[in-house]
Amino acid sequence: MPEIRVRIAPSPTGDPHVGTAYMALLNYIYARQRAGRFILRIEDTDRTRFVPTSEQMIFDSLRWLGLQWDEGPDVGGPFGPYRQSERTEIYRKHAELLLASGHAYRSFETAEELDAMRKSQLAAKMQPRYNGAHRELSPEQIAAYEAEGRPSVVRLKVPAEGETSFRDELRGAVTFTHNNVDDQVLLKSDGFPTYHLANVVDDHLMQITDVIRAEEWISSTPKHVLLYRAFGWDAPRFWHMPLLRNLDKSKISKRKNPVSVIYYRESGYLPAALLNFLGLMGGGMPAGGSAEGGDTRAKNVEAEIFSLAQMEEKFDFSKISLGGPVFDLTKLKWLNGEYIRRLTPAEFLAALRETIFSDDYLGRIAPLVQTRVETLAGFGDMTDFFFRDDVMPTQEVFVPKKKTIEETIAFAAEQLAVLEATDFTTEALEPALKKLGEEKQWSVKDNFMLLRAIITGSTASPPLIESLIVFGKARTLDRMRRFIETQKKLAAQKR
RNA sequence: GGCGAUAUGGUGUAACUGGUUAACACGUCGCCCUCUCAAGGCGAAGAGUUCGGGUUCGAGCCCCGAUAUCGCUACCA
Repeated sequence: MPEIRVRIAPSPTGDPHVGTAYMALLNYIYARQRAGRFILRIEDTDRTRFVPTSEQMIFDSLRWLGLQWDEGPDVGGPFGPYRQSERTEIYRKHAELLLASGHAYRSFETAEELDAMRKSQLAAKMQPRYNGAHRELSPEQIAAYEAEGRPSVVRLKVPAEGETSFRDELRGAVTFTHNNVDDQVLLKSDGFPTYHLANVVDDHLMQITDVIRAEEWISSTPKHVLLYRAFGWDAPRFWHMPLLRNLDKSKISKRKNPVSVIYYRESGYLPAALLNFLGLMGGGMPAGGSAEGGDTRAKNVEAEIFSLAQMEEKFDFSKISLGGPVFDLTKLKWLNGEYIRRLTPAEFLAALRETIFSDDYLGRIAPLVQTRVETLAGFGDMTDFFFRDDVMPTQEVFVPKKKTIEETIAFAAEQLAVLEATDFTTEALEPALKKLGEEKQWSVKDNFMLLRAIITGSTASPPLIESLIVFGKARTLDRMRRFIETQKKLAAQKR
């Protein structure tokens, strides 16, 4: 039996996602249960969505949760580099291999041409697929295109006939007919691989035995299986885990739920509680039924509460339930409360001092109010919003005099978009917000006051931009989103 | 639209894998405790297992069909 090796492969495109934490937990447990290795690989092949600070945040978040990897970009390992942007030469060579063996081909269409093709197919009610125009280009035609200096991509040559099946360890055989599998781009015109190529090549080279990933990958798995075959490699086992959902059952999204692990850390969730909650998602742990040997509530509650070590001991992958579990913040909060109550007073104090009352946090807040308070206790009056789970201003507070409620909510959404796209620094934030105000004809005063009301719940606060920076991007964005969603709902109810 | 996956109270899960009135937790409601609010204790409502057929003495568990939901359908992952 070869050593079990699993991996998570997050993309550094933003804040670390709870879905990534969920997959990390599952992979971690799987590895620990089998004396295997848990690998972290950074999939940074999409240059357009790359966020430089993201990678470090992924490291920090996973470590905060206690899910340490055995191999990865920052800890090394025998199969590095573990950052895909540092492996482009490997992918290029493998693409050449496929080209040479006839399993792939060069395709010279531009993005615009492909886009036009897709649109006309859609208009004709056809399936939007690559039409295979360059599947059988002659060497002369290829040379001609190259002479033109036309960029190309490498595509997978999916057999026209037949079907591809694979075994999903949780669901059994899954089959796709080839006419439903597109000639996937493997190597982009910028020389970077797509997920599909990089993923298969790396999983093979890194000797991954079990691919435990989210369900959204099921429909691209046939492409991966075809790639393994084209290379003459054995495919790993595939485990597709259910997708975390919003309360309305749609795939979990930031609009409807806080999804940044940073948010949970900065809002004062305990890592053990978040982990425990994630472990509850999708079954796997023997919770749910009544506890053995007793039926008091206290006893039954115990079954819902378990540590990472207990998960390693008891988590059963064959028991995973396949329905997409709703990430229910209400239950997470209850669970977190359970964990807080179990702390000794000294531990509770320590937890406070390490998080929302850390010297670092207080030290950044204090200068914002020093000139504004007359007593030390005034600090509390001035800064309460930094320490609160949520605030919600009333309409009288947040709607400017000459604006309607609808206009105000719409503008808040614009502010949110700007905040999302902007670095949280004074130099970046202030001009970005002012620019938005000018474009939308909102005075600086109304503009900033609205934001102030949303974040602080009040019309009086320490300086706004500086406060936002200290409060943090993750919590700021979430507070904005919660505000917008809540106000939209209220407005809809009134109608 | 096409393809795939999934389906147990509002939510997360249980149900010895065909065998008594479908269980536990969260949430909700009520009562107790209490200066308040939590916590805690006690209790209640809430699903007949998406729907329709079948197989069987017996089905949430098996079969067939339908429906709904979710995912994929990018030179994103």
